[in-house]
Formats: sequence, C-alpha cells, structure tokens
Amino acid sequence: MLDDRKLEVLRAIVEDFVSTNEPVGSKTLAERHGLGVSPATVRNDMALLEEEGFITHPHTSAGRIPTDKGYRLFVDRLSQVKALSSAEKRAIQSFLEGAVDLDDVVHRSVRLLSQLTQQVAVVQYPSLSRSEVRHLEIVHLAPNRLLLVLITDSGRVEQRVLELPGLVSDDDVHQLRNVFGPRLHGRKLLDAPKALEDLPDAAPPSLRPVLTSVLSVVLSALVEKPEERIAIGGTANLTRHALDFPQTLRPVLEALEEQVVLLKLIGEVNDPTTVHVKIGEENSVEGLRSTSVVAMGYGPGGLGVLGPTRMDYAGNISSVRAVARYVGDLLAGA
Amino acid sequence: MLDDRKLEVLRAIVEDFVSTNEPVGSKTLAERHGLGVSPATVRNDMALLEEEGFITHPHTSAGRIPTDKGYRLFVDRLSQVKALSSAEKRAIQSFLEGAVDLDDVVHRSVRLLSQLTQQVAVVQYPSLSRSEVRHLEIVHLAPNRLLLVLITDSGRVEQRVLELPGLVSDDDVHQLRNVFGPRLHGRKLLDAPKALEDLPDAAPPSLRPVLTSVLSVVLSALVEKPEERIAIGGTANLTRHALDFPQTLRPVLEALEEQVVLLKLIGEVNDPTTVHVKIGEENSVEGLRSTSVVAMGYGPGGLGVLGPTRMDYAGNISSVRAVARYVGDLLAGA
DNA sequence: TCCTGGCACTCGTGAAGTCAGAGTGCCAAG
DNA sequence: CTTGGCACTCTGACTTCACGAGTGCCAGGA
Repeated sequence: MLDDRKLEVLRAIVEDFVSTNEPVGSKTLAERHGLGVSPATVRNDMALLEEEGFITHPHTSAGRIPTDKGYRLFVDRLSQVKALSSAEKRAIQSFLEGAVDLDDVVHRSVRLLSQLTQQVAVVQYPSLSRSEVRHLEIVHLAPNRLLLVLITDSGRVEQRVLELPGLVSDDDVHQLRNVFGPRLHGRKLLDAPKALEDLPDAAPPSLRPVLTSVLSVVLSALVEKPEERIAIGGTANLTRHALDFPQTLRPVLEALEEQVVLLKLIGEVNDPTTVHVKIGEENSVEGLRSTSVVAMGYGPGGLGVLGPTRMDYAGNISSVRAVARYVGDLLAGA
Repeated sequence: MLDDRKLEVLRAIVEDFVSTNEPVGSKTLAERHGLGVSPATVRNDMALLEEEGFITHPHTSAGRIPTDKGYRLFVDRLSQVKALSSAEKRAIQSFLEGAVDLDDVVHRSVRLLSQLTQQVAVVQYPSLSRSEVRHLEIVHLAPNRLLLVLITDSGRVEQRVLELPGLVSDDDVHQLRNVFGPRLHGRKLLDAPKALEDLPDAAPPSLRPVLTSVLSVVLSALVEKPEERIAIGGTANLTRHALDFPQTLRPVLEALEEQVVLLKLIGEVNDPTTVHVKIGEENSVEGLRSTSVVAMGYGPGGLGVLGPTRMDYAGNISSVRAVARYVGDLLAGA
C-alpha cells in the first residue's frame, strides 16, 4: 500500500515543509529531490498519502503539508538521526563540564538545549525519589523544632523544617541521627518506606514519639509528595515560530507556566535509553495541541524540548539525546 | 504654560487611550469627559501638549496618543491612586496567608500580582545579604568536606558544600559551630564581614587553617556574591497586549529570561516606602524600551510588574503596593 | 486674551475588483 | 504504472476608490 517511493515522497514533503514553512507542491518536489519521476506521478502518490491521512492541503490549490500522523510516520520510520559532529559533542561536553553545582548543571542544560534546538527547553531537577541518599542531617534548631537536610547523590539538597509537639534534647537528636543515618545511606528514597518500616519497634521507647513525627515527615514530604522542580528556558524562541501557532502563543505560554503540566510532559519519560516524541494531538495537554515534545530521561530526571509540530525532529532528537546522556553521566559521576 | 485644563486634557487622553487602545480625537474627548469646552479648544490644547512632547499622533489624520513623557507626567501628577476595596484587601491577605513556606509565599505573590494586574509579575526572593541570620549549621559530611546551611529570618535556606584542603575532626567542627554561631546570630549578612574580621586572631591556633577556609567561603559565597533568586509569572499576559509591542514579543521575552536584567529592574528598588515606575525609554535595558515597570521593595527584596507602556498605572501601582506590604509583613512576622 | 464654529485638507482604512501563478484532479496515451 | 496535457480552483498581491475621522487654521465673538 505504501511502497518505498510513497514513503520517500512523504519524507520529502516533511523535510521541505519543515525547512521552508510553505506547502509543497508536486512540481517543485519532483525536481528538487531526485525522485526520477514526473510531477504527475508524485501527484498520484500525494493523493494516496492524503487519503491515508498523512498529509493535507490547507485549500484546493495549495501544496501539501504533513498531518500529525504524517510526522509520526516520519519520526518512526523515515528520519535518520543525525549524528552530532565531534566538534558539537566537544562543545556540549565542555559547556556542561564548567558547571559548579547542581543548579548550574540544570541551568546550563536548559540554555544549551534551547540554543541547540532553537526551541523551548525544559529540564527536570533530579527527582528526589529516584536519587540515593548520601546524607541526612538533623539539625536541632530549637527545643521543639528540627531541620532535616537531605543530600542526594545527584547533588540535590532539600530541607524541611519540622515543628514537634513536644520538646527534645540534644541527646535525642543525636540518637535520631544514629537510627536514620545508617538505614537511609545509599538507599533510594523510593525504597525508604521499606527500609524504615520497622524503625518504631526497634528504637528505644523513650525516643518513639519524636521518632514517629520525624518519620512521618520524612515519608510524607520527601517520599510521597516530593517537591519536583523544573527549569525552563528559550521561551523567546516561540516567537521565532509564531507563524506556526494557529491563533496566538497564549495557550502555549499558559501551559508552560504550569509546573504540573511540564512535569507530566517531561517527568513521565523515565526511560534513559530512548527519546520519546509526542506530536501535536497526541499531546494530552489542552493548549499544547499544536506543539510537539521531544523528551528523554537522563536517570533521576528527564529533559526535553517543546516546539511547533513543524520542527526539525531529527536534529532535535539527536540534541536531546546527546544532552541527556552528558547530563546523566555528569550527575552519576558527581 | 500648562494650565489645569491642559493637564486635564492629558489625563483624559491617557485614560481613554489606556482603556480603548485607540488614538483619541478632540471631538470624542470633548464630549465624553465633561470638559465644558468645544472640540476646537481641545485641539488647541492638544497642539500645545504635542509641542511640549507629551503626546503625538501616529499619522496626520489620527487622534493623539501619549508619549513616554506624557505617561511620566500622568504618573507623577495626575493619576490618583485607587484605593483597593476591602474585599480585594481581604482576598490578597487570605491568599498570601495560605502559604506554607518561603517558596510558597513567593510563588503565590507572583501569581497574585499577575492576576491582579494582568501583566507579567516578578518577585525577588528575600536577598540573603539583607536578611538576618537565624541559624548557621555546619555539617560534617566527610573528613574533608563540610556543608554549610544558612537559615535566615525570612525563611530562606541556603547551602554550600565546602571542600577542605586538609582533614578535620568532629571536634573541630563542633568548635567551628561555637565560634561562628554566636557572632552571626541575629546579624544581617551585610554586616557579617565586620562581625567576623577578628575571628582568626581570637580562635585557638589549631583551628586556624580550617577556620579561614570556612570564613572565606562564608564571606565570598554568602556575602559578596550571594545567589539572588527571582520568580516570574504571567508571561502569557504579554500576548494579551501583543498589539502594544512594535514588532514582536521576542525582545521582551528574551529580556525576561535574563535573571540579571530582572534583578536590575526589581532588585535595585530597595525602598519599601514608595512605588517606583520606569516608563518606556527610561528603561535602561535594551528590548524593554516599549515596556514599563512598576516596582517596590518589601524589605529584604523587591517585587513588581512589567507590561506595555500603555498600562493602567493607577491600578498597577496600588496592586504592587498592596502586595509588597502584605509580603513584607508576612516575612517580617514569620 | 481666550474660546468657538466653520471649512478645507490629509491620510489611513476597508471594500471591491482584478490578475497572475501555483497547484490540483482527471484523462487518455505510452 | 507512468506521463504529458488541460481545464479548473483558489489564494495572495495589487490597485482603485470612497469614506470618515481628525487636523490646522482663520475669523468672529465674549
């Protein structure tokens, strides 16, 4: 049904349309790409591709443009991922290696991605729950107030202030450190509940009340509803593609302000082995129906770019992959 | 030179233009506002106002619009600040009071401001250097590695990891806490250098090497170049006023991505007693020449809104003032 | 001295009409 | 299955035109 030439025609349409932003007609297509067939033949193929829903034309006498379904096919079967030049690789590496701490890594990644792809870049901070505990410090702020400081292997530091119902002594705090520390060290926070479940029973009775308070905070705040953070950049690039958005940028900008939405886009892609692409309508978020997302996990978090469906998928996929890998390596090595 | 009626005409022009976004002509102006004079008279006044540079017309047969200079006069002398209704005040207060921690306060403020004003809102986190130290904790992560955790009275928690050239013992760390703690507690970080300058001399000789390392980190990272943070929101509102921007939103969005630029806009307004307004060309930042900024300090930081010069200054000023006051109170009381 | 009505003039806006070009679909022939 | 030919469609750019809002100026009146 879809023989090789038809696929080739689809690829040509996508590539031309992406680079020129103009509906592509049979004639220009036939001559620009060396298809070796006449425009009339291309027209027949186009008619079939349209019947199958891979392309449309905005109006009768205009060229064809890909549909979401067409882009999907292109991404899945037609685009060959561009390898980055070694110069590019080196540039990425050296740019990221200059980072001094986690915040810096994240910000540099955002900047890098948005510059490489000319799109909006989104980078999730390493998720707490998927990171390992390197250190849990309990600071005795006041007789009834503790500060928990959690440091993970990905360099993220998180703190919570904890108000206790009763008073605790320095000695209690010291003991708390001793019971929590060894059980959490080197563990993923996801596994913390299991590691801590027998704690109240094992601890000396005098310590139990305060211990259960601390335990519940650790579990609820750090494990069950950990605060996920996200950095975003390159929104100005949206104006670059303003023509690609049906009405205005408004709904897109609004969606980008919703952390939750972004997390959904980026955070659910945990898989650090392949790049995931969501195209237009595939996107569940209202307001991002005219955008595509290219995302990948880097280990304890995810990152990606967002832009109009008319984007350079091949290029963006390879950029996202490259950055994700470097970031993953960087954080794993730190 | 500018008698009362001419000022009244200017006010009318500004108000009409702000609300309708259409150049205002002599006739509609004369009848809509009860000026009690004929359109011809208004025309004469307009001619004079134009000669003085307060208004222009885009082309010969169009009405007048205010210039930056006109807005400036309007803001300085003509706009009477709207008092917020008590319902609005209550709404602001209850919205902000629901915040659970500093991050929440800042995010809620941004959201509140952008919704109240329909503009882009910017809120600076309480500046470290202008906050008081509530607690400085030194955590012994590893033999040659310390974690400094600083907690301020405005609820901000900042941490730095510190690699030492040599090894330190638990006991050393304990002593460090004792020398730093009392000297910093209740002090503003700005004053820290003075409070700490005699420290190396006063300390026991064995502690000096590590103490000077810690000291230099405290001074450089927390005092000299403290990491200022900023939250921003409501960028989608820019599209609401897209017509007001000469070409595209691009330069504005680009400027908004530069933390440094925003800090310059918001951070330099420390004065928590009055609202500062920068109009169009007054703005030093290239790319924000077509925008106005309404900002105010709230104590240890600043906040404000940014929008097209054609904005409701009176309304925005009162919103910014109200939010700044509530935030200031909230953080001072916390 | 200042206000007012009148009047000619300017100029942008929007409607309507025209036209060329790109592109299509279909058909019959190779 | 491919190809050239041909009639058809539709957009976008361009022009023209009339309208009307708005101005500037002037001369007369308070």
